[in-house]
Amino acid sequence: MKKFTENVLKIVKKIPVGSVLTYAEVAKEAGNRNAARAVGNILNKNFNPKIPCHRVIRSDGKLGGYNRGAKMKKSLLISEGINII
DNA sequence: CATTTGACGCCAA
DNA sequence: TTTGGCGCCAAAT
Repeated sequence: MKKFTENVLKIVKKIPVGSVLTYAEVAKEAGNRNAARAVGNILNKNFNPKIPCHRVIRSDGKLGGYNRGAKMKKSLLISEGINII
């Protein structure tokens, strides 16, 4: 019952369409400022169809990864009108 | 239980 | 500015 993990999933699930959050932001909101890495790990191993994990990107402006493929993630972001740096 | 892995982030050179 | 290295955390093996 890791609060952090639960929070991460909940936060990502609450991301509105057309919006994106960075792993660092999610981690910070979840309660751990330096757990950006853990956030990615959680999403990767605990993929849920209800969670738009493709809306979580890196702080560098890069997309990061995606369990369904980086291309898929990129396509999804573009489809939602998110401009990629 | 200890070690390794992994969708990251920041600092120093 | 770009690259390399280190730190950080949670889950899997």
